[in-house]
Amino acid sequence: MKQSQLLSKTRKEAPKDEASKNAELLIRAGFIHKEMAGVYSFLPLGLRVLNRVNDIIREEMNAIGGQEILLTTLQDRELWEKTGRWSDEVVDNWFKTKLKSGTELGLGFTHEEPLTALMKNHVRSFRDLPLYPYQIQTKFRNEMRAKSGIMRGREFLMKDLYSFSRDEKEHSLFYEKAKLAYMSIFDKVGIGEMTYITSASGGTFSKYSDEFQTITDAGEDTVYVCEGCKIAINGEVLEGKKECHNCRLSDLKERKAVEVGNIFNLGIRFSEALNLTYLDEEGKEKFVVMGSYGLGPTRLIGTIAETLSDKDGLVWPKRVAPFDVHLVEISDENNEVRKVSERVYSMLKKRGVEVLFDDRELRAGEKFKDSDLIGIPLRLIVSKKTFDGGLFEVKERASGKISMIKEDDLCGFARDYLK
RNA sequence: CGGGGUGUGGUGUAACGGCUAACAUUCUUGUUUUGGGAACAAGCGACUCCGGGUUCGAAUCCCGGCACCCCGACCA
Repeated sequence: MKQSQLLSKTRKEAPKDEASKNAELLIRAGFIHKEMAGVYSFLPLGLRVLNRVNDIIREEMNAIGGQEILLTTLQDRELWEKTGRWSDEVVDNWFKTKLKSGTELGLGFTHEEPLTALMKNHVRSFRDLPLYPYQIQTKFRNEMRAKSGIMRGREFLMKDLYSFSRDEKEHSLFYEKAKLAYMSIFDKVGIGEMTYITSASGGTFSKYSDEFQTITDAGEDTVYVCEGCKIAINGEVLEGKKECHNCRLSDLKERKAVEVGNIFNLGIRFSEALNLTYLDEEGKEKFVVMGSYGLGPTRLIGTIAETLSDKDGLVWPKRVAPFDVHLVEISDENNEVRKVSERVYSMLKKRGVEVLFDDRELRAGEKFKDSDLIGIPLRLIVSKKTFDGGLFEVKERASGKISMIKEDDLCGFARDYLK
C-alpha cells in the first residue's frame, strides 16, 4: 500500500487525554481512534494488526479442535435469570437496553449462558462430545472506570472458547491442551518470554483458574513469578500457597502484570442450571462438563505496544506487524529514485511481501521518524546514495541492525528475516 | 462509586475581567532545499465543552450539567 493513500496521519504530540503508553503510541502512529473513554475504533494499520492477531488465535484454536462460531451481542434476560447472572447486584458491569416493547435486553459481557442453551439443540449423545466452539466477538462491560488505553475498555474484542466434555477427565485433557495453545499464541505474537501461566482465583466460577500474565508495569495485577518453573501466582491467591513445585515461596519475585488470558473449569455449573445433558454409553443421562477460555485480542495488542515499544515508537513482532517491509524512498531531483522504488515495490508485492511504500514528498528525516513510530519490522531505504552502487539499505526496527542488500536478494532477505 | 485535576482551531499550548482570541504543528500555494521531524512567503482553519448567572464588558469570576485524565474501590 502506498502511504500517500493511507487514511491515517501520524502526530508529533501525544494526545492530552491519554496517559498510557499503548494508547499514546497507537493514536500517534494512526492505528486507532479514541471514540470515548474505553472505546476505540481501529484504523487501517490497527485493523491489519488485529486481523493478524486473530489469525494466529484461530490457527491455535483450530489446531486443538476449536470450531469458530459467532454468537449474538443482544442477550435474553430470561436466560440469564436461570443462572442467576442477570441482576445488577451479581454482575455490576452489565450494559442493558430495551426493546420498543419495553422488554429488557443485555449486551453480552461473556457467553456461557447463550452458548450452553444453544448446545442443547446439538448435544444428545456421548457421541456428540467433546465440542469446542469459539468466537471472536465484541464484548461490552460497563466498567466503573476505563483505563490504560485499550487494555481495559468498555467495548472490546474477545476470543472466547467453551469446552463441552463428557467428564472431568476428558475436560482436563483439553484444559491442558488449551494451556499449551495459549502459550503458543503468546509466543507467536511476540510476548511469550514475559508471559506466565498464573494460578489465580476462579471468581464466581470455581476455586481456582489459570491466568496468563504478561509482565509489565502497565499491568493492574500483582503476581509472584517463579522464573525457574516459568509460572506465577496471582497475589489474590498467594495466601495458602506454600510453595511453587520445588521452589520456596521466598524465591518468588513480585511483579506487575497484565492478564492477557484466563481459562476456567466450569464443571457443571452452567449445564446443570440450563439442563444441558447427554446420554452416556449405558443410556444414563449426565450433565456436560464445561470450561471457558478467554483471551482479548485488543488487550493483547495493547500489551505488545506497552512491552515492545521503545523511545522512537512501536516495534511490531514479525507475525503481527501491519506490513512486513516499510519501503522508504528518499526522492531525488530527476525521479530516478521513484522509478527504482516503484520497481522494487511491485517486485516485493508480486512475491507476497506486504509492503507499505512511503511515496510521500517529504524530507528524509520526517519519513524516518514516521517509520520508527509505525514500527514495521524491516525498513528498506531507496535513495540515490546507495542504489548507484547496486545496493539497498535494510534496517531492522527492533535491533537497529543495518544490512546492505542487492536488488535480486531483497525478497529472499525479507523472507528469511520474517520467518 | 469516593477523592483530586482538566476542558481554547484537526493536534499541542498561550492569553491581567478589556483591541479582530495568540503561538506552534497539521493542511493549501509558491520559491529554495533534500539521509533523521528544513527555510522563507502567502493562505485555510475557533460560536473558547453545554446551559444559566455576575458585569458596561467573560476564554477568564460564580452556579449547574456533561466530557476527559489520575488515585482508590470494582474487574465473574
